[in-house]
Amino acid sequence: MGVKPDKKVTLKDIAEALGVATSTVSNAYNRPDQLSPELRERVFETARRLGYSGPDPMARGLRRGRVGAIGVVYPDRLSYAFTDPVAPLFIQGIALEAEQAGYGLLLVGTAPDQSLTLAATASVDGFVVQCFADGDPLYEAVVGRKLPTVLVDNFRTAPGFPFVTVDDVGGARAAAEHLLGLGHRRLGVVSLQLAHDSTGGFLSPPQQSRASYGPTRARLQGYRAALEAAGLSWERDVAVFECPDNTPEAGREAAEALLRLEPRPTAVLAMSDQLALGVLGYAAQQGVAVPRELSVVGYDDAPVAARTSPPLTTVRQDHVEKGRRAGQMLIAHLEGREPLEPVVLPTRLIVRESSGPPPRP
Amino acid sequence: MGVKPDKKVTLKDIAEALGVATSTVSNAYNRPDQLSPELRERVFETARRLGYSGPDPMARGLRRGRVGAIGVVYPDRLSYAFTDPVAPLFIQGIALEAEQAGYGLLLVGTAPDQSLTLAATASVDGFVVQCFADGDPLYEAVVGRKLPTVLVDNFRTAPGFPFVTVDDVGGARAAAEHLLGLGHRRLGVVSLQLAHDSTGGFLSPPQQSRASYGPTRARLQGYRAALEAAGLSWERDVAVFECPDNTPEAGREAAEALLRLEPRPTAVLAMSDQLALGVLGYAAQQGVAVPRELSVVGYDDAPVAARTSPPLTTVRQDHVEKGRRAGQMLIAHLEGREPLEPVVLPTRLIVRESSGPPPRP
DNA sequence: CTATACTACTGAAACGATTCAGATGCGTCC
DNA sequence: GGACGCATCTGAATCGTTTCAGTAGTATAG
Repeated sequence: MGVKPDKKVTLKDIAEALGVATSTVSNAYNRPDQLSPELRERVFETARRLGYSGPDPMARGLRRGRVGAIGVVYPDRLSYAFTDPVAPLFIQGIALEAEQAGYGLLLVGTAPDQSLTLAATASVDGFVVQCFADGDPLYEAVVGRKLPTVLVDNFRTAPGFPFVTVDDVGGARAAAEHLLGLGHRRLGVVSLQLAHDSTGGFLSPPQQSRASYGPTRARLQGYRAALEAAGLSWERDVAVFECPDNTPEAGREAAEALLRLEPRPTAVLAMSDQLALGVLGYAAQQGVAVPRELSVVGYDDAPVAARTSPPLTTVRQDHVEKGRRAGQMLIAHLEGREPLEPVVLPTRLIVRESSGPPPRP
Repeated sequence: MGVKPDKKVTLKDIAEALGVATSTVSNAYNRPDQLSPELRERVFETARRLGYSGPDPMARGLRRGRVGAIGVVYPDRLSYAFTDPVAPLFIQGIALEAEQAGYGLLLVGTAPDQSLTLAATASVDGFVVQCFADGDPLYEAVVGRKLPTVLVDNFRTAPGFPFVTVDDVGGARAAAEHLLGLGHRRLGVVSLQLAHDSTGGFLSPPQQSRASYGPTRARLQGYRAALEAAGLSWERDVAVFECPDNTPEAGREAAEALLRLEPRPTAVLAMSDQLALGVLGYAAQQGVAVPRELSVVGYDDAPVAARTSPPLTTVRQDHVEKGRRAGQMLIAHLEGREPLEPVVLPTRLIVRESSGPPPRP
């Protein structure tokens, strides 16, 4: 017997089939204590027979005011999130908490054109938002939803939002101090984007101060603090090259530009391991020995950092933990529990083999 | 002036504020051609003023019958998806198509306890489903939803579902032929799980035939075909060790078990690069030289495979493409376009340095 | 024997939108 | 001047649930 070209089976259908009220059927699914076990069993049985797979999620969501999903907003095209080795770690952290509490994860990024639509139309109970550049329209779209939201890595936090962030100033500072301690006096910085639409290239200090991405701003600040504490001049002794993407290719181009400088930096501070990877690649290709002729320090301690050649000195941050904390905060909020305190996670310098003393002059 | 402790602003509120019908306000958002531009502008203006951020996604979803999200079902705990280097690539592929078409991605996995709930209550327009073991309750939950669904890597395809799959038989066969061609006559197989609840260990041929995960079954079949074509005996010349997880740790344990065998296999076929990683790790730790004393072949060609030491010989499959195809199929279906043909993607052996001739006896 | 307390179930009002068949007014055309 | 077309806006039905205040009916207590 053919399962009919099913229009759509609803609560009502199975209520009618049993001659009970729809509310009773609803209760069978949501409040077992409101029915006799026998009736409940009969409800499920008819449901199975009619091919009803439980209450419609949207109708239920509408009525209840919650859908059981948390939105993860990635401030760029979503597919880019997976070319980055650390974004998945962050998402994994959120996933750990979400699955624990029975939430699904709705990933939303900026679509090629209709930038804001996605975040505005996502059926979710709350958002975890990665750092935005100031004035990103996505930010408005998300905040406009007035849903519980946790901000991550976003230093200019909107007041009232719980947030999770990382001691990027300290991490960057430690990285720079490490190099300075080894004797380096001329540095190159391979920077992440300062603003959403910037196209990359060398940056003058006034331009740098316009950094609107939180982590970028913080790391620049950390590098600079270390430098000035060591009595060097940020303007004179450091060249900053901004990369338009967080990819090894962009890092490679930055390396090319920095190594052409006269006098040449003896060490490079990269704001991510992805970028550092590109620097190492370019150095290898040009026959520049690392760390003998050039020291390289990354950021993130992505899994790949331990496997580069030479293994990369970098600043570790715990991306999974970052995701977990964000997830915990949001879920606590969603479940109406005591709000969690904002968190600043630590960073730690991991010294491997890509950094060493500068070459003798 | 305080933004009031906003109850919740609805279409109706802004309709009332303007003295027009709610349908008109709705049209302002959905059918610009149904209003005068001036009124439309006034609608948006009042919306802004009252803090209304557009139609409620759930209500809209209920009425329209679509929410603009596609569900990605992972047949295990969601957080595991991100410990695997290839799952994110697959998701990236789906994301590429989804963002293009304006869909969000709802990730659902099995929750620790309430296994099926998530898939049953996910607000999505359709599903992309990774391979299931036969009889996985998640499968019922998904299929029960009667939503457009694309099956991936699932060899026992439910009739009528479009699917994307990979030539795993061919890939596995090529891997085994490669080793046999080098002269190996005694092999170890490090297998992925056969069934959802299996705990691992050595497998007899009858047990192997019970493999219910599609890719596992296909790869075993491919290995075996190569072996028998070369005139060897699957029962006598091959030991199969099943890993309960797809992790390097599990691979390491498999390696330990296989290398204790007498006579010892001269080569190992691992069903994933993750597992192969563990084998390489164990070999290195035990001082077993690869490939001089032991050849290792992986599967997937994960990015890490090129960076192991020695670089891993493996079978490449294009995970991103797999995701893209699945996404395309589902979206075509959702948009009511011509259904796409099922796809079988190719695999290709990538020979690197972890495989070589067997040691002289 | 009446008051109280459960248990098991019902009815109808939300939830917040979309949709579609009109209604209204106005200019045009022959 | 009547028919027609067009642009603009309205009303009411509908999407599939959940929820909440009841209604019986039976059991327990006083």
